[in-house]
Amino acid sequence: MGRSPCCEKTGLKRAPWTAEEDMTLVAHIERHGHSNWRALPKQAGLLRCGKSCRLRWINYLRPDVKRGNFTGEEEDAIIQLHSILGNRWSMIAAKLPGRTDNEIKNVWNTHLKKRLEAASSPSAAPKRKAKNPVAVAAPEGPNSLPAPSPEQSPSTSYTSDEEFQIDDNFWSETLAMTVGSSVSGTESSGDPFGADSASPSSSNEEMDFWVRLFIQAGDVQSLSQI
DNA sequence: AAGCAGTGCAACCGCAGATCA
DNA sequence: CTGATCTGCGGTTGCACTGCT
Repeated sequence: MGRSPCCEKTGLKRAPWTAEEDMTLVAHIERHGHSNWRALPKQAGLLRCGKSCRLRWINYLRPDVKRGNFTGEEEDAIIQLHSILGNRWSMIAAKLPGRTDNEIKNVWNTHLKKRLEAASSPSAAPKRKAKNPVAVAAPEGPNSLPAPSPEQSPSTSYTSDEEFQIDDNFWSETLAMTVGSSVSGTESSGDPFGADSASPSSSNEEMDFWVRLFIQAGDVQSLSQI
């Protein structure tokens, strides 16, 4: 497995994307698709590397990507999913329609992680000087992400009242995936039962972990599968 | 009003798996 | 089968913005 040669750096832009670049990229993808990210910037006439184009498309330009504040439900879901999946942001993002792994990662690192730390040890809570302190203090309250400026968010609008729900079969899927992979021993360090994790190590503890999790989630169907 | 420090987000970097020739 | 290339992912960084002193 050779490492991919880093994209040609000379002459490539690394500044924030402009509206014009966004339009060029969107127009090219709408016309030709994005079967080859590496060749795309050249074909589209962009002075960007393929990775950069891909990231921009996935995180901001895709028509189905949501922009705006995370709801309390979404934040709770992220916390819950992170407790199961660890730092597998792409998998967490797959369960939050319209949200990207990068966005979820940012929210986790900037809000949720600190909030959980503060909750677990209130005395150690850092002094807050947030743009929107309400979001830090109250999980169910308004969210802290500022509404993006128009030129930064050319895609769909989003209201904080929008409902979020995890698929009914999510927990059973996750159980099959995570437990199955932990048996095969092929999981990465993000595995909740990985060697570097504080999660249960024996099968009994593991079972107990899932039982508690499904009870917490109210997922009787998955509970019965254990 | 100005300076400082903390916060949040967009973007980049580098690694690893998947795929292709 | 092997090596090269591409894609996707998670971690990290840079900087604009905000609020406090």
